[in-house]
Amino acid sequence: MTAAHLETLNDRQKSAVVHGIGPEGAKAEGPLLIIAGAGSGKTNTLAHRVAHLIVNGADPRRILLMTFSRRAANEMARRVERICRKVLGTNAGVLTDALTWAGTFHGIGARILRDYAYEIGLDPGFTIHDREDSADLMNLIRHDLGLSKTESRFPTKGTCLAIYSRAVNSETPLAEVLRSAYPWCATWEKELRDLFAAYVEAKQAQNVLDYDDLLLYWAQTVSDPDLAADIGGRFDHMLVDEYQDTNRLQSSILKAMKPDGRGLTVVGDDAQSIYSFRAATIRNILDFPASFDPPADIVTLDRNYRSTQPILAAANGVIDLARERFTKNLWTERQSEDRPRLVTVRDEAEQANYIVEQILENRERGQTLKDQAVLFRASHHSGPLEIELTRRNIPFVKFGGLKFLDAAHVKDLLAALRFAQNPRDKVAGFRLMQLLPGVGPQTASKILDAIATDPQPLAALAEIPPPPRTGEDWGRFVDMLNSLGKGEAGWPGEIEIARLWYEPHLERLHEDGDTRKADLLQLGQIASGYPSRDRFLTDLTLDPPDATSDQAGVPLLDEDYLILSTIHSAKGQEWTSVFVLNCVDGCIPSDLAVGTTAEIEEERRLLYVAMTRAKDSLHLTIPQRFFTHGQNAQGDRHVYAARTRFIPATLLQFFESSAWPQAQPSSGATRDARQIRLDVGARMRGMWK
DNA sequence: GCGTATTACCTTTTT
DNA sequence: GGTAATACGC
Repeated sequence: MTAAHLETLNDRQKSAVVHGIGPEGAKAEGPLLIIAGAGSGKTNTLAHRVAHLIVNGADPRRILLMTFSRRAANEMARRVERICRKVLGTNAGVLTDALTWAGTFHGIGARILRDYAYEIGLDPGFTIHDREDSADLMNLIRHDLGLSKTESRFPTKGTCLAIYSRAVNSETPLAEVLRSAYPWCATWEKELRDLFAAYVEAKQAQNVLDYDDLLLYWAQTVSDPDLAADIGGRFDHMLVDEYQDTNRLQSSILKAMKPDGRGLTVVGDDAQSIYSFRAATIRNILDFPASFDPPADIVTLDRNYRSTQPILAAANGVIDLARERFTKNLWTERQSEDRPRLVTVRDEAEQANYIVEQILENRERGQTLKDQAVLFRASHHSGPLEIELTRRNIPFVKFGGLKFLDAAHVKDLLAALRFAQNPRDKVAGFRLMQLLPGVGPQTASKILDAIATDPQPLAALAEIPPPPRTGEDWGRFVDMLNSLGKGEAGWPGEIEIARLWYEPHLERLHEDGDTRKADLLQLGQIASGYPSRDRFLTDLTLDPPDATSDQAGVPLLDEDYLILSTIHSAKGQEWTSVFVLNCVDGCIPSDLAVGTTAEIEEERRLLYVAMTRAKDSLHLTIPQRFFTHGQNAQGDRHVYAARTRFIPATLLQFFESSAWPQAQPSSGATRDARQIRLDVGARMRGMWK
């Protein structure tokens, strides 16, 4: 007999959902690994498992659900509620609202660390540095240690941070990290070690944590058996999504919290592992079963409900050529006559034209813009397409790449709030003070050092003599900070105070002050949705708004818009029609990622992830010519690109190959004639590749 | 010591 | 089309 809410599931999904949950209720049974291929109903299965736990009496407050992004966590919570409501009726909301421990590893980590701050000697008022802030702090120390003036060039701040981060997240000694991932920096091992030591000290002195610290401090906390038992004991069930993209530090945390694996469920697909640059390792998922005694049970979901058979055949073909395979091929019952298309175009501009035309045709046939997505390897690949979309008035939202928060003026305003929140935060203070005319790095640094030791740094700021040449601006600056520090304006009134202070500086420093002002108003809007400054700053750092749009303002929710996304950001999503840009060597695989076999294999999985996002229609485009960067607007330095190595001739049978634009008989323009000749050439070459 | 101009070099993916 | 180090005038 099957409960009503499980009827829509297939047998495998059902066994994953009910594992360890017997008629006597939701006990925490042994560990479970769910290998869930692309489109196999993974999210749905996990949501059903959570719902099934709740329906069978598990306490939702004692369920920990960790996903890869906040977006995924929210989506999961919504589904759980919908499923629970089928069984429990409208009362279900009370239970599912209690599912408060749902979020990313980093977000959950921040919460736990604030809860246990006093026990581990941490000030619970810590602020969190995003990647850019961390790099800035690394840079300050890099200068302090005199590493910016070395004979041969010392690694840049970003590289230093990347090395540090990898060492931490992979739990690997520095020498080993340098040898395997950053061989060109190996001569700097001693200097890097000193730099990292000073970096850690600086973070502690300033009461800031970076992304890595959220995991690292958490892991350290649960390495104490008593604290581990305490924290682990708060949860009866722990479920982790996208387990193939977790790193060693994350798996250490899980094992410390649940040493015997009871109540632990992880879900993932090794074929979709695409985050090794963040030190994710597929060993986590592969070694999961054997790391418990008795070992974890495994359920494999290999029926795909998303894509048509021809799309799946092509995607299977691509992943079949991978060096190592752990999961089986996916299968589907969704028949179709249409093979995915492999379209050769002249250059990126034609690629943009082609895609826009296809998208508009699809819309004529009844697909909304939101049913369609354009995916690419690197954020800047969509540049020409964005221009074309803007020109033709097609609204779009772009995921991945540069964030709203990365804009200089937005960071400036946030720095004011952050510095008021935590006046020991040197990165925020350093940035902020240099906005004042007459204050540069030297002055800013001296002032920060002078006030850092004072228990009331903001009060101390008012006492010190104003730097020369700051004039009226110094007083206004101090007043603004003290007003924020006292919190007298309340939230979100404080952001207004900061904005009014900042606007004159904005106008002085930036030509395009008006468009930037609009951004700051928008930031104010976002801010008003948060209960406090503290929550605003934390949540914004851990969960930045991940979409940017070239349209003015945020597109309204009921508006139709096209999705542009990096492949990484497209994880877990699906669309009726998918277009993948730049399927050429140098883009996929990125020419920056062809150093090692492992890197190339990950790029192959990236293409696989992109292809498996498509439900009914999939287009891969291949521009033949690339204009290289670093030249003036009229320059025509370019390279000829070849089809991606992940689709060799043996796989062409899975695709419908064509060139675009097709010959147009009535068109007499010489420019068109030139295009046609190029396209035929492409087809001829294509026959033999 | 600040602010601006000029040079050289690099250019991915994200919590 | 951006950052980071350096040069030079104020």
